[in-house]
Amino acid sequence: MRKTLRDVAEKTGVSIAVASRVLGNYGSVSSETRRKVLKEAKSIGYQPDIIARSMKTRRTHSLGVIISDITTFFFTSVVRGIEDVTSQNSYNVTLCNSDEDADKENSYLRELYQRKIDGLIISPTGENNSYLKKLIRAGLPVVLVDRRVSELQTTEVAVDNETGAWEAVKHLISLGHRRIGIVNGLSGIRTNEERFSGYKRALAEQGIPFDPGLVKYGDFRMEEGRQATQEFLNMRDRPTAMFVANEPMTTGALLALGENKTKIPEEMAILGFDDPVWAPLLNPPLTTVRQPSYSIGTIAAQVLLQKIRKVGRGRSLHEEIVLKPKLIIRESCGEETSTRRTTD
Amino acid sequence: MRKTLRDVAEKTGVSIAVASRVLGNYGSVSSETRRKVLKEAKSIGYQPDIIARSMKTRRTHSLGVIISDITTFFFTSVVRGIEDVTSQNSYNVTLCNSDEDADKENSYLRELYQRKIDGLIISPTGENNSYLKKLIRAGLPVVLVDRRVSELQTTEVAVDNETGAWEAVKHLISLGHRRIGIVNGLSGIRTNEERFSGYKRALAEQGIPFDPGLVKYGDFRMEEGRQATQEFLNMRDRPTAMFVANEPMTTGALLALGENKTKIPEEMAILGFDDPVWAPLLNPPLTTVRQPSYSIGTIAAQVLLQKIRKVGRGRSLHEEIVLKPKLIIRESCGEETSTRRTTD
DNA sequence: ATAATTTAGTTGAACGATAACATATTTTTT
DNA sequence: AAAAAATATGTTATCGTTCAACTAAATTAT
Repeated sequence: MRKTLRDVAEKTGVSIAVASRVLGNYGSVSSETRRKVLKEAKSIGYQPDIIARSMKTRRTHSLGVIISDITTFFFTSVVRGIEDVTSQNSYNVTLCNSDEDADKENSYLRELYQRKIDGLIISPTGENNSYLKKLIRAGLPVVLVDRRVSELQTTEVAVDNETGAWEAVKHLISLGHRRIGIVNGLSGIRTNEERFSGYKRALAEQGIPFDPGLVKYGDFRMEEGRQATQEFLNMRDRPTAMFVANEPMTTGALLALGENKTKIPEEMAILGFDDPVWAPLLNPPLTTVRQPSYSIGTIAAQVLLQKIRKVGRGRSLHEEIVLKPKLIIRESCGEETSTRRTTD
Repeated sequence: MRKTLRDVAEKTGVSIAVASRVLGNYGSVSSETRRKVLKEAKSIGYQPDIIARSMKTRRTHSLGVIISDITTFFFTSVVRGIEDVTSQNSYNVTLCNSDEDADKENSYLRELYQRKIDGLIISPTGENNSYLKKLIRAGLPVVLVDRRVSELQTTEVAVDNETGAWEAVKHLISLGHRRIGIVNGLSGIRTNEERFSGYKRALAEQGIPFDPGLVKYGDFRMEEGRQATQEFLNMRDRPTAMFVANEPMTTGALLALGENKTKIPEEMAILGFDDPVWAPLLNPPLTTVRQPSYSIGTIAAQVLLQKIRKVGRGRSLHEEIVLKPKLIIRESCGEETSTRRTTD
C-alpha cells in the first residue's frame, strides 16, 4: 500500500499539516516533533505524491521539449545539454519529435499544455504557429532553439547561421571553387533562409554570379540529401563543390557520392553544416561548420529556468541569444594549392 | 484565466458531473445537452487538466525511459522507436540519462515513481538494482532494453549478443585473422559478458587459444575506446584485428587508428557492434553487427503498454524477447583472398 | 504582572477532475 | 395501466497535497 502524508501524521500522532511542514521543510515545528515525523516517514517508506503536490502548487517541475527528430546529431546533442541542466535543477523533460509536421507539433503542444508543463523548449516547424503564439501570450515560458521566429515574443537560442554559411562558402571559394551547389533545408524556415543568404553573400562578395540551378531544397532528411546530390552529379555543368545545410542531408550526399564513386574533393568537394563525431573519421575527413549544440541545449535550459522563476513579473520579450558557429577545416574541400586554383 | 469543468457546467446550466461525462465521453447524456456542453466548452476554450484527472484516476499516461546516454546511436534509435509508439497511444515519455551511474539511476527511479509514471523502460546499469527490483515487486510495469538482468522478474527486449559477437569473430577468423583483440564494455554487465562469451566461443571453435592480453575493458565511451586501441597498437605482438563492443568505443578506436595512420584493414582490421548511419561512409566502409535498435524500442514500448493494460491481474514474470543481430559485411576486415590468409 | 510577540500545532478549505450513489424522467415490457 | 427498465441529471465524497486562518502555549518586552 502506498503511504500518504496522512499515514505519517497518524502514526506520529500529529496533524497532517505538521507532517507536511516537516517534509516540505517550511513553517515552524519543534525539533522534537520534526525528528519524530522524519523517523516515522522513513520507517513506513513515505514518498510524496508529486501529482497531488502539483495540483495544489500549480507547478509540475516538468518541461516539454519539442524537436523535429532526436535521431539527428544536432538535436541529440541539444537534448543532452538540456537534460543535464534540468536534472541538476530537479526538473523533468518530456521529449517529443515533431518530424517537421505542424499538426504533430500542435498536438504535442496541446498535450504538454494540458499536462501543465512549467516551460517549453521548442524548435518550431515554422508553419502555423498561432497556437504556440497563444501559449506564449498566455504566459507559458518558452525558449526557441535553432529556429528563430521573429514574430514570437520570446527568447531564442541559436547560432549565427548567416555567418556560418558565409564562412563556409568563402572557404570553398578560396580553394578555387566557382560553381558551388547548396543543398538547403525547407524554404519556409528562417534558419535555412539565413544559411542561404550567407551563401549568396559570399558569392556576391567574390563577384561570382548566383546560379539558381545550383540550389536544391531538401526536407532535412538523409534521403533528400542523396537525391539532391544525385541531381547535381547528373548535371552537364555540375558544381565542383557543395555546401549541405545539415547533418542528415550531408550523410545522404556522401552516400550518393560513394555510390557514384565520385572522388572527394577532386571531383566534388563537400562541406556540411553540423559537425558530428564521425566527421573526422571519413577519408578525406569532412570539413564542417560546427555548432555548439550541447551549449545551445544547456543555455536554453538555463534561460528557461530563469524565466520560470520570474514568471508573472514582466512580459515575455523577444530576445536573441546568438552563438558563434565555427568552421572546422579538414580535407573534404581540397587544399589551398589545388590545381583548380592555379588553373583558374 | 484557465477554464475548468465548472465553468463549462455553469455556462451551460448543467451540473459538473454532466459536463464531465460529455467531455470524458462516458455515462449517458442526452444528445441535446451533449451538444450544448460541447459547444460551450469549445467557445470558452476549455482544456481538461490532466494533473487533476490523474489525481483521481491514478493514471498519468506517462512513461519513464532511463538509458545511459541519448548521445549514442543505439539509444537514440531505441528512444525514437519508443516515442513513435507511445505518441500513437497518447502516452508521454520522460527521458533520463543515467551515464552508467547507479546512483543517478536510482534517483531518477525515485523521481519517476513519485511522479506516478504508468510504466518504465530502462537499460539498467546493473549494479545496485535493489530499488528497481522493489518497484517491480510493487507492481510497476517495467521493460528492460538492451541489458538483461536475470534476477529481475520482468520483460527484457534485447538482441542475441552471444551470437552477434560469435558471428563477428568467426567472420574475422574466416578472413585469416588469428590475433583478434576485443574492446569490451564494463565487465559487470550481462550484455557484454555475452558478447565476450561469443568472442571466446568463436575462438575456441576454431582452435585459437584465448589470450587475456587481447582483451580490454572500456566504459562504453569514445575516449576509452581510443585508449584501448592505442594500447593494442603499442603492443609488440599486436592483434591484426579488433572487435569493439559498441559504437562510441568504435568511434574512439577509429580515431586512434587514424592518429596512428594505421591502415585499415591491412594493418588492423576493425569490426564494431552497432551499425550507425555513417558506417558505410568510411573508407573502407565499416563492417558491423547491426542491432535492430529502432525495433527494440517499438517492441519494448508495445510490450510495456500491454503490461500496463493488464496491470493488477497476474504477477509480472521473467520473459525474454530476443531479436537477431545481423552481421553487415563491408570492407574494414579485409577480404577473403587476403595475403594474411594465404601466408598463414 | 500584564501586554505583546513568537512558536507550535490544529482545522478545514482548496486544487479540478471522477465516480459512486441518489433521484427524476422517459421508455419499454407485461 | 401498472411495473420494470433504461436514460438523464444532480449531489457529494474523494484523490493527496498545500496553505490560510485560527487557537493555545510559551517566551519576551514593558
